[in-house]
Amino acid sequence: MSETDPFSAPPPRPGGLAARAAAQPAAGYLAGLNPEQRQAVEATDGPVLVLAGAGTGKTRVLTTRIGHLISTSRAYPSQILAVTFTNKAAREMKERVAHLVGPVAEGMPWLGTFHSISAKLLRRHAELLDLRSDFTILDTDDQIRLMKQVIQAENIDEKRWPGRMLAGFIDSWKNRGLAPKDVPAGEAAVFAHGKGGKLYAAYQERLKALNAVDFGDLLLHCLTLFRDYPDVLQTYHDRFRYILVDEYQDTNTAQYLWLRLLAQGRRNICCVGDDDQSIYGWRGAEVDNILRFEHDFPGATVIRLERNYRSTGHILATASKLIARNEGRLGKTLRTEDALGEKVTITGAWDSQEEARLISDEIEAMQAKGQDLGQVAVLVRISAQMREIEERFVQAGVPYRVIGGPRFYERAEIRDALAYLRCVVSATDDLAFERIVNVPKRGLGDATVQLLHNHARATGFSLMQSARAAVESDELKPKARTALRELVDAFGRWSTRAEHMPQGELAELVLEESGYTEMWKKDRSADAAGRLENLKELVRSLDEFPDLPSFLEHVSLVMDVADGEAEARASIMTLHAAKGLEFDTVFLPGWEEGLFPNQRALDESGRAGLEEERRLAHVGLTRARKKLKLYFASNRRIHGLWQTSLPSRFIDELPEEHVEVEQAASSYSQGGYGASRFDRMESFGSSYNTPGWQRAQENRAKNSGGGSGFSESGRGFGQGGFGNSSRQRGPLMIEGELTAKSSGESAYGTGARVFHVKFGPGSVASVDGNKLTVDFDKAGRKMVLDSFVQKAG
DNA sequence: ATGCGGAGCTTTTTT
DNA sequence: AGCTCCGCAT
Repeated sequence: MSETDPFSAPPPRPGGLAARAAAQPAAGYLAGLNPEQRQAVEATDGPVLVLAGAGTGKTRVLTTRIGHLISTSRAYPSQILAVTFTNKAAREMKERVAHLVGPVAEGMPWLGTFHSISAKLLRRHAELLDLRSDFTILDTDDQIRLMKQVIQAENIDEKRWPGRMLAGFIDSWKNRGLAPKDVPAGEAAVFAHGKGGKLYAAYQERLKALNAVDFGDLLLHCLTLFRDYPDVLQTYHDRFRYILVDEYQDTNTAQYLWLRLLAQGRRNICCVGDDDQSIYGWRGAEVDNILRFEHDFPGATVIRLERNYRSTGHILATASKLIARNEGRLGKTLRTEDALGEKVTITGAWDSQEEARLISDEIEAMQAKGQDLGQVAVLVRISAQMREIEERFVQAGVPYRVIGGPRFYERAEIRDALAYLRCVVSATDDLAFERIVNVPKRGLGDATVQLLHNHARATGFSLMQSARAAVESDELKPKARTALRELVDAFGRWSTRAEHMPQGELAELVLEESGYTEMWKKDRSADAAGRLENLKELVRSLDEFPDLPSFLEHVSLVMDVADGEAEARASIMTLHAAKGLEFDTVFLPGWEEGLFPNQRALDESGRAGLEEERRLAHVGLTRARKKLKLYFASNRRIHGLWQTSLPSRFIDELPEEHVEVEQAASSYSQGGYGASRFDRMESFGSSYNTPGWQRAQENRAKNSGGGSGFSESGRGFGQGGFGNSSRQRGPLMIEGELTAKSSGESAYGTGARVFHVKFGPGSVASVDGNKLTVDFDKAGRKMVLDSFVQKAG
């Protein structure tokens, strides 16, 4: 940045008159923009919709706009609300703004995802929503477990009405901004013979009792907050002078309402999006939000960014032609000043294995020419396509990486480890406690957990507190009692040490002493080593945070671990995961009817589904800068069965003058374009005696046996601090409040006759808080918890 | 309490 | 075909 850089000026004064003195003659940061981009940056006031086609410099506009607002003193960084969908997008935007305006950008506390900003708002105003500000944020797993409990409590057949199905319904209601009371009766009735609404309400009750929210709640509770407390909303109207929204086409109804409430104040809202890249309809995104923008914000300025800076001519023309088939769109015409470049190629393969081989051959050739494989991507419609491609890459020695896949923080071992840490931090985190109470196995099964639950319900204690109480009584069998006591004592110990110990070290201690790492070391399965490696990685990343609670907040929202080095490896990912990325060379396998467009999308959403699939195709095509290669296979194994397939209709929709049909090297079919260009494919279809089929069979036989060479061996786990065996068993000290005095004195006096489910009738010999010593008629003297006895009567 | 085997599913994915 | 979940048997 030069010394004339406007951003290096001292923090601007909002509303300063000088600032309003418009258009400093082309401030440096405006210079590189084309006229539309510049307009999008400078149209600061009032509602603005920027329709930014693929590769038209959307992010640049957004970041420059933020810079512009700051440098012209229209707003302090802290007065700008900038919302994205993913943490990655937020991170990138933060970096780019920082690059533009310098350290001032660190004061952009309101740049983040819908969810993280919502969480921040909720923590501030938790008490208004009947939450404590240290509420936990549940992930999908927790959610479903909770749903199951709710379903069980209602005595509904879990088989017919599974938890994940209810989770789906509730999620979609939340996506639409509907609280239990708002769900239309007809819709609430579709689940479990009319119980849907009731279950939703019950689930929300459970969440409240746990001081927890799920992802949908983050948004939903904000809506409640804004609507029920206008004064609170007003403070945010005052604060947020400007609102910016990225990927507006992906907003769902709840997010739309959230934005609308916040934008009501000053109406300075700028949404950037591309209706042609809306590919998340299936999870509640409403393309309508973008199509309706002008209606919702009368007088809105609409700016189209149509100059593409990414792809060469043939590629862009191909993508444009395809997307033009869609009816529900605002319409943009992308143009480029780039050369035509190479034509887009379409290659038919006999089967998916040949397809994979063609791709790997091509990449090997590129590798041989010294091209950067980091600039190569294979984009598939469904994850299941990845396997064959990976197998082939392994075989051919093509270095690759899979993007997406199971996320680090979603892996079982990581979630277990986190559950331990959550229990250390909070003795009231029941979900976490339940998750690890018997992991590793310590003989604390359903019976024990059930008992703790009963006690917890009766007393209002958490499970951990109940456990503390239970080990002081004779409720449990000696074995279970000892095991539980060890666990409870251990947590007491860890919580104490947590105060003085770096969290990484603490985590190691906890994982070691709990026997958790031991469990995986004993595990003989192939992925055990990887899991230990992951745990090690977790401990490492822990140290990057100031303390344990802030780490836990981070993981519940930012389920995302920075995707390290951009090595020279080809990327394999789904089309969805590819949105927002670009590569010099893009391979698009699997362009077949049924797979892409996906049959299920068609069945479920009809024409809208087809259009979304087409947008997905468009996203795929526009990821490529220079080289774009499409493939389809005539035979593909789906759910283990070989099925013949026809080329995708999308292939027929591509402009002939920009594409080129390649013959697979091994192809035995002749003939080029016919009336339908892929008539030639018929020569494959019917016969199972073709060489290709036989080859396919052979390959299949060959491949089915051998182990894949994936797992790199020698991932030792010994050297680290985790190592060795002997669990030190320090003095078992237990913190105070073992017997919670909060519950007051027991309702039973000495001499009272009581009945216990397990021990039968007896007389109370003495009372100590909520613990009773009872002389049972049959079982003799036992210490029991008062919540487990009834007045004998 | 645990471990095995059968049954049922299986697009896309963020937070 | 392959994975996960559930129920049953040990």
